[in-house]
Amino acid sequence: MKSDKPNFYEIVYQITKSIPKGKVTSYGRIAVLSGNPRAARAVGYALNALKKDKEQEVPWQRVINASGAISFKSDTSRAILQRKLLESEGIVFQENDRVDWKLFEWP
DNA sequence: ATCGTGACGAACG
DNA sequence: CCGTTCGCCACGA
Repeated sequence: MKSDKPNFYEIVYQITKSIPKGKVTSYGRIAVLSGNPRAARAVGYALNALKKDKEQEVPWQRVINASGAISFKSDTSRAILQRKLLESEGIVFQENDRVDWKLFEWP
C-alpha cells in the first residue's frame, strides 16, 4: 500500500486556503510553510495551474510577490482583477502599487 | 533520466 | 528606484 503523500500542488492549495480574509502572503512564504523554502517558483506554477472551478475555493488573489506587488508580467486583466478582489477585502495599495507588509502580512 | 518552462527571489550595477 | 542576471524547484513531455 502506498502512502497518500500529498503533491506539492495540493499542499500549496491547502496553505493558500488557510490565508484569512484581509491578509496576504508571498510565494516564498508559502514555499517555506510547505517545507520547501526555495520552491517559490514552483508555488507560482501551482497557482497558475488552478482551473476556473478551483479558483473559487482557493483564494489565489491573496498571494503576491515578496515586494508586496502583484506579480503578473503579462495577463494584465488578471492582475487588475486580483487588485480589485484584494481591495474589496480591505487590502490597501500604496502610491507605488504595493502592499504594506507590516499591516497585512500573514502568518 | 533530461529539457524547457514559469503568478519567484535575492544580488548587482 | 529600475532593469538584468542567476539560482532554485516542481511538473509535463
